Amino acid sequence: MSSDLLDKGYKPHDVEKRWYDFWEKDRFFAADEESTKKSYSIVIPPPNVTGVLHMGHALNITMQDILCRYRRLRGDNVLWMPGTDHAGIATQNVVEKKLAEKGLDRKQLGREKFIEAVWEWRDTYGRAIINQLKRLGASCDWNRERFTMDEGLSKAVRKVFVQLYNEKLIYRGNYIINWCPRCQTALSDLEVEHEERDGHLYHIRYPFADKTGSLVVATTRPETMLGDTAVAVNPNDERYGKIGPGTSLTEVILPLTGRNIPIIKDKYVDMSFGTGALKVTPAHDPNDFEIGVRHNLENMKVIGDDGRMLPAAGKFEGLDRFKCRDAVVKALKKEELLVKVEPIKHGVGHCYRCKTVVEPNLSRQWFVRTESLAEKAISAVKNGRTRIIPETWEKTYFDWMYNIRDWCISRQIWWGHQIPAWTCGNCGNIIVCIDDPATCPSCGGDNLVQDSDVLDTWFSSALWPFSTMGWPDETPLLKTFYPTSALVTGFDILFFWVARMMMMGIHFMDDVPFKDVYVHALVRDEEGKKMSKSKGNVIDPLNVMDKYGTDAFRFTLAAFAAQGRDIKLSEKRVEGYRHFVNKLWNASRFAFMHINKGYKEIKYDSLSLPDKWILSRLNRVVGTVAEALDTYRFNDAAGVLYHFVWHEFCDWYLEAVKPILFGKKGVESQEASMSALWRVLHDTLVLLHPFMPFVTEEIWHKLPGTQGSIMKTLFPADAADAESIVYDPEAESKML
RNA sequence: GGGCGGGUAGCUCAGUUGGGAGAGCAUCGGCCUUACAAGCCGAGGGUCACAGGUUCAAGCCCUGUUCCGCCCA
Repeated sequence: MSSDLLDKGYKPHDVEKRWYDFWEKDRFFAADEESTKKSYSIVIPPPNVTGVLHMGHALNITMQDILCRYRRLRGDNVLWMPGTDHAGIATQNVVEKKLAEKGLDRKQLGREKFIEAVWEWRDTYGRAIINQLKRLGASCDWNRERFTMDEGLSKAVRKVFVQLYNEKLIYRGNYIINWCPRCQTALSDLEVEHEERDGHLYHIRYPFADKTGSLVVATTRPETMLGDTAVAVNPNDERYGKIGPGTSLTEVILPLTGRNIPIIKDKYVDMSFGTGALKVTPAHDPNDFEIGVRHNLENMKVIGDDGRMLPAAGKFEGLDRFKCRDAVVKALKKEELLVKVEPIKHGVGHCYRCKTVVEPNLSRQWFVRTESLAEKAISAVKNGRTRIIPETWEKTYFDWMYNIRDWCISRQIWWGHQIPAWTCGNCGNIIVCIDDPATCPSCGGDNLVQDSDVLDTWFSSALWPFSTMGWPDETPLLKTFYPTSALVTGFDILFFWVARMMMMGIHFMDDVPFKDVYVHALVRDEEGKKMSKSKGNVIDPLNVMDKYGTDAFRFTLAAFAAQGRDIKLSEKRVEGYRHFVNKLWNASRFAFMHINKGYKEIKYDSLSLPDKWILSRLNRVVGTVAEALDTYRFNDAAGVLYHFVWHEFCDWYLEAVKPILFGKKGVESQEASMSALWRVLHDTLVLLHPFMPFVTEEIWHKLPGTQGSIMKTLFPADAADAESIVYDPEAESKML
């Protein structure tokens, strides 16, 4: 009898590396697109190529890996499709920064060279995140790895764009969009983060054109007044009954400009806010833009794309928008037209990539008409073709879908899918087609210029579930694995990504992209805030894995992944679960002292009470774990296993059968207990494998009587001798 | 302003058909018992935010109050 099969303590690092290489080399993660077995598929939420692994990824990947490994043990043909997202603005910013270090900017390089530089960067640094996913144990089918800028995915993007354009679901037009003056691009509504800020509400006097009086408007952005083209009051506002259209006074004088602008009446104006008079700047405010459309107002842009004032701003031309704000205020004061300034807290929009204050700006952009797409995406969830779990997220999904606005998809950057639209230099015809056209179909001219904009990154990720599987070709992969079984994602991209995949999937595949959406929590810091580098509250998953081992880390994440609640993680919690990994290891060492002969069939009648009890408990644990994983209750599954292994198997069972195993109750019961011990340890390893893939594989290989990888075995409930794990309520009650 | 989630042991948090108040870490006491001191045995510690209500019974259901966080406008 010896325990030299296992070292005295579990040392994760070499074990993890060794088994991961083994799995990958022997292609244990590979999906079979021709298999007739039940298929199970997940597409990875593609991490951003600029990213480094953070807690969000760790949780997300761990859950998907648990599901995939679990489904393989249940005999399914599993595809876990991996890949990365080109992250247009983020990546472009990173590469631009690199260039800036060398004193270069992208315009000096030119578009072509710049894109080359980005590809180069991607090939050098963009793979870091993939290797980090592997460290987590992610069992993705790496041979199928995709990138949103790949040739195949780019083809899908073009096909989708062209079809939507032909269906009039994509259009181009002049609208107010969110503009980031630093990134120099349009942003979608979702890409703007609103933050509460201390600001000022400036009350400004606008004299009547006939100089018989004045009215007062209030604004937080006084610089925009230079672009005012009207003043609006509510038609029901008695204070303003004697002015406006149809009266003798229809105009006010716009201060600092000397322009006369009309007084209009619109129900949008909130009579209770400020003085009830609203300055209208159609070119720089979305609501004002709508008013402008209704009243046929002129759109006067005064703020340029670089955040500096345009010539239309008169003497303020060239000033930065915030400097201009000060200058305008000063000038108004001087003319005694500034009535008062009061402090106010208000939401200010920031670019989600660089945190610059965005400027609503009138601009010619491409849009997706979302209404009809959203309708279908709503009904798919209403009728249960796609389930959102936990259910509370359905409401959020519906709310957003019902209030959806058209999606601005053009970005004025270079890194991304260039829009497949060309303008004919001769006749002005717009050509939208999949393959680059040589000549204009209208006039035959060959002076064609492609739109310089690229598409929103989320446009390509919206196609991810089918573009990664080879669409628009009708591939065996699509046939076998679409729609996918589950999508596992954080709620922070429910709108950005999930909602848009739903719209695109249903429209182009005529079927939902996934049957289940499991929305998990965010990993936050102690104050419940997102972890972020700038806040300095980040726990680095790589550090945690170095320190405690991947299995302990994964188990911790699973154990705390309760539905509907964010995880506030601290290292100490991981430490506790490292002890658990070690406990399993040591229990195995002990077991190996007694079961070095390998598997023996269980003779139930010869078993002792503790044997019957632990087998009965195992029987119930198998069922509980399966049910928990089938319903995405990772923490329940982990909790049950933890309690079973530590407090039932180790503390009670092993202690109880020690005398028997040491032969004090005769050979027959000794051998019977050995067979039970083997069975329980064996099945426990399998149950734990989805959570702790490395240590279970390591012990598995040392367990006498096993063959091959633990990945290739079956879940206890599906095993050929599953009936030997007998549920025995009598034994359970006697043990109490 | 609208919506959502949360306030449970010193700390971080579980607790899904309403009937036992729990885990990890921390604390205290006893153990080097031949798998494990990263361990074992045992202990302390909570009017489950507050106030009402439904019920034989409420951490769990209902109403209100309050504090915190998140999302949207």
